[in-house]
Amino acid sequence: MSKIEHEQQTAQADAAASNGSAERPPLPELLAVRRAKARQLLPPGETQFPYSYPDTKPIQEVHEHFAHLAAGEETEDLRRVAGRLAARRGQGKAAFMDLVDRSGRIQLHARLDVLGEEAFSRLLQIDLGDLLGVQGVVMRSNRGELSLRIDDYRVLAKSLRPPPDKHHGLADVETRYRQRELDLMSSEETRQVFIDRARIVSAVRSHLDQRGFIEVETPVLQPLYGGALARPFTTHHNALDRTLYLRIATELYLKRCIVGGLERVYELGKDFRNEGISTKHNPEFTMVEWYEAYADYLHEATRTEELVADVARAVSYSGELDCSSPWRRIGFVEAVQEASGIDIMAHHDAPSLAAAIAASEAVAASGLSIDTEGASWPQLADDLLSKFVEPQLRQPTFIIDYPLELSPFARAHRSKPGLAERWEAFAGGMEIANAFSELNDPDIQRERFEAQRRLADAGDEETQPYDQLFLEALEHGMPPTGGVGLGIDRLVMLLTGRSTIREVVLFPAMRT
RNA sequence: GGGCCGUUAGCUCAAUUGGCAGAGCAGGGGCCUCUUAAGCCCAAGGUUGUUGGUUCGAUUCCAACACGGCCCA
Repeated sequence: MSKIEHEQQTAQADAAASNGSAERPPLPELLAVRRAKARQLLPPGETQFPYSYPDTKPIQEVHEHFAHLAAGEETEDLRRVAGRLAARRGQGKAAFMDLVDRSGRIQLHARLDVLGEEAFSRLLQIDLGDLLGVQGVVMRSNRGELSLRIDDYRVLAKSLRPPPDKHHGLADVETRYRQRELDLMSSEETRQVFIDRARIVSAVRSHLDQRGFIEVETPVLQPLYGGALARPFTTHHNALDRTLYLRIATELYLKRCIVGGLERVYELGKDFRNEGISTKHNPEFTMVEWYEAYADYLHEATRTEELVADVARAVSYSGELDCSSPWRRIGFVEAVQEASGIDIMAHHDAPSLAAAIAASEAVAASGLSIDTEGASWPQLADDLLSKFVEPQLRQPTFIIDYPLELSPFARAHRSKPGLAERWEAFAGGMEIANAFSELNDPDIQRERFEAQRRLADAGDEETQPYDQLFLEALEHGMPPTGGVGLGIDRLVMLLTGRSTIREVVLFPAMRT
């Protein structure tokens, strides 16, 4: 066997295993019955998989247009709708059914005297879960339910497998994530989350578009990763015979666009980080980063406040977060001191800070532990913030002016020694955005890369690789620039009230 | 990585101090022309996550593993 054939077979075996296709339990009777019924019930000359069903209206539109109809009132208006059969209530010579499309649910009323013997009995035997197109007159039942009295219908696609429980839907969270199609078809709430997600993404784009930003697309496959402190996924380009990395951020390429004179750019897309999975982390996630020439980090704080408020309006957000400007702003050093009693700038090296942590009554009283063993000063400072401050930040808050050592791409603070012009935004107890006055002095940037290299040599696995092409770009002159990275998944979590990222990612990463 | 919890019919859930595993819905056969978790009658549906162990007997007790959830790292 050639090497390529072997690789292909291995890949196929992996794919089969990861789909679980080899071990799916069959549903022999249920499938066979549905298959047989489908064939039996097909009128002569019809296919159970027609190519189209034109001239339908969204169900919600029918509801809106006939909202005024009184109970028992009938019209002569014909409407066509299409969707999935969700419920059926037989009556012998009449029946009610519920049809669901992306916009809502509507009741269908089938009557023997309208449809005739054959069409009526065929309709009654259509399986729950089948896709159905119907045409009928609009009426409201005596009990007040808007309905279509069917005078014509067509099976649009056969469902061979039974749908989830018509009332309870899918309760097993594992199945909801692994077979999201079943979750979507049975839960209007789930559908709404992903509709809201789309509106959020769309609102972010339009907010930036309206302010003179252009959307750009930079490489996902990168010869060198950078722009964040994270471990990358590694892959291989066969023709070039070289290692490539899936991007962990878009930062460095976007700044090269700024050097090139595009002045206001953004990119909204997937980043990949080869790290743990948690309620706040998926290995691939969506981020928007924007960069703006001639602006600094405080200008970007205001822009971020406005953008988030605008996006919240776009989904009619009515939760507990107050997104209106200005958000609370507190210094990194002050926030840590307030929460832990430790002045990190007064203990500006690892042994001294470790000693201060060990001596802190607030730390001891909190029951939280900080692992000081072998930790660098920046790691300790970051740990203090993420353990003592971050979980308390429910309302939108900017933590501003980070220690310089934590921020290899941010400019030194114009007036506060040892700090960088950087903020992170928090809400709902988690980080949602990160911004700098971007470092544009190539010589200082070179020193920062060299410092990162020293950390890597000392065993730190999350460091910035030395990026010569980026340095050369800076040497051509980058204007003063403000840049922001905003996590879309987390923003969606906040605005849809979900507590785990898996609820806002259609197909989250799962084992096997 | 650690701790705790979970995994039973297609779906939603019961039950077992260790002794033939039960409902509702869905599916099958009937009845029913304003129902909406429709209703009524009948029949069917199970390797109780996997592999071992203890036991006369394990779905139940024990161990390991797999997958998932929550909390911690």
